[in-house]
Amino acid sequence: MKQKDHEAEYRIMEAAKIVFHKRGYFGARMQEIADEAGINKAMLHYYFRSKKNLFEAVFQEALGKVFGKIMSSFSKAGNFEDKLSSFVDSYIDLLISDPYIPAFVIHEINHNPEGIKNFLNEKTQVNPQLLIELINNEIKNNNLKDIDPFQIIMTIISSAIFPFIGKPILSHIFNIDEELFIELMNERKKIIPEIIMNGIRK
Amino acid sequence: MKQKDHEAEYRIMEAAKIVFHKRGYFGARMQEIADEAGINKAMLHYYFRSKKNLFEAVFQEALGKVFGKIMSSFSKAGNFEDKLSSFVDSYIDLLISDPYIPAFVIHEINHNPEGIKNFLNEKTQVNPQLLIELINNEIKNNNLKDIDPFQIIMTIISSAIFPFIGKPILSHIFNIDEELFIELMNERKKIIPEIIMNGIRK
DNA sequence: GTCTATATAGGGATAGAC
DNA sequence: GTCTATCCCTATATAGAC
Repeated sequence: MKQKDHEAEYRIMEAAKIVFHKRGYFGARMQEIADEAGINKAMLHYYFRSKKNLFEAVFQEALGKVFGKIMSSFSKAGNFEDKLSSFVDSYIDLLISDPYIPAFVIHEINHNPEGIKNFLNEKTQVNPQLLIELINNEIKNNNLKDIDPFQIIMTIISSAIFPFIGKPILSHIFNIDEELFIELMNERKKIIPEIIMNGIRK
Repeated sequence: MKQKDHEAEYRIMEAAKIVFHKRGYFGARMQEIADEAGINKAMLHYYFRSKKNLFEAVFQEALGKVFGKIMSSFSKAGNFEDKLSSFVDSYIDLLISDPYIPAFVIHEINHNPEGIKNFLNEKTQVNPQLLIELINNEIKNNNLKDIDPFQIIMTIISSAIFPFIGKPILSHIFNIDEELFIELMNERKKIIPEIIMNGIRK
């Protein structure tokens, strides 16, 4: 009936994102995705051949988002502190708008570690070597303490991403509602670079 | 045949831990747990009535581990830096011996956020108020900068836990094998307190 | 392209012999 | 307590009408 072209496909993808993010691959039900999209279950198989196919479309989009922005901030102009601030700022913005992505990606990768290798090598250019060299240079120039760059990078990434992964637990323990959580994450944009730069500056 | 008492039950629990941690609740198969335990599938239902029951036994043990040690370090004697070091040290040790636990607990809580409330209130005494007051005191005494205690706590916890959650991705990107990973995590015991204390000390 | 009806398999759970 | 055989529901996937 509807000739609206990619409309159905788009709605299926949106619905699939919601359900897969919420339930994971094995917990997700094709019926729930169909309901969420407001269409029939058979349509899912018409547009995407199988559950696995549909999942992979959702998964790769999520992978692209988590890995896409990591390097770009650090290749911008400015000193190390500026780059760090720029990264944390844009990454937390990304996570505020798509808070489910890190937990989703990490869970699925943990359960299929081989699956990631193909994708990461092909599509996403995640080359930590440039970042490591950047930090090593700062150390050589006496701007930063002599700390293993891996440990510095790890601390930055952890501080930005983990609160979103642990959100349900943290919200409960600290009694934080949705609005306050976003406010706190926005504050973290300033606080993470502040703590870490003071922690590693020479 | 075997009258070895709790032997079978113990083996089932060990097998269930492995499989649930690896696959999550919905991904786990009773058959795989039985194989892993080296017994028959029917025995699982004899000892634990259902998959859900078995899962909950595994889940609650994991919850106890992640939340058990959080508060004890911070209520030890010594100044804030000592307490922080003691916490990071014992927590990373815990995660080195049970590296799968954080990802497991977080995933299951994300998929059943209501489930946690009963457990956390009853069994695990996680009261962040004491920790917040401890930090506020240090701020008042001019030992620490005036930073929201939540943000400090968040940075500590994130830095310690996240590397274990993101391990499969990180190992791949940074080309880290099992042995090196443990070495790096052991180094983190010194580096996290160092970076954070320098970052927040007045 | 969209729907209803149905085939098929997989996996949790139980019955019942030993 | 332990095993084999089997029940039965659920969920993916397809057939086929419109």
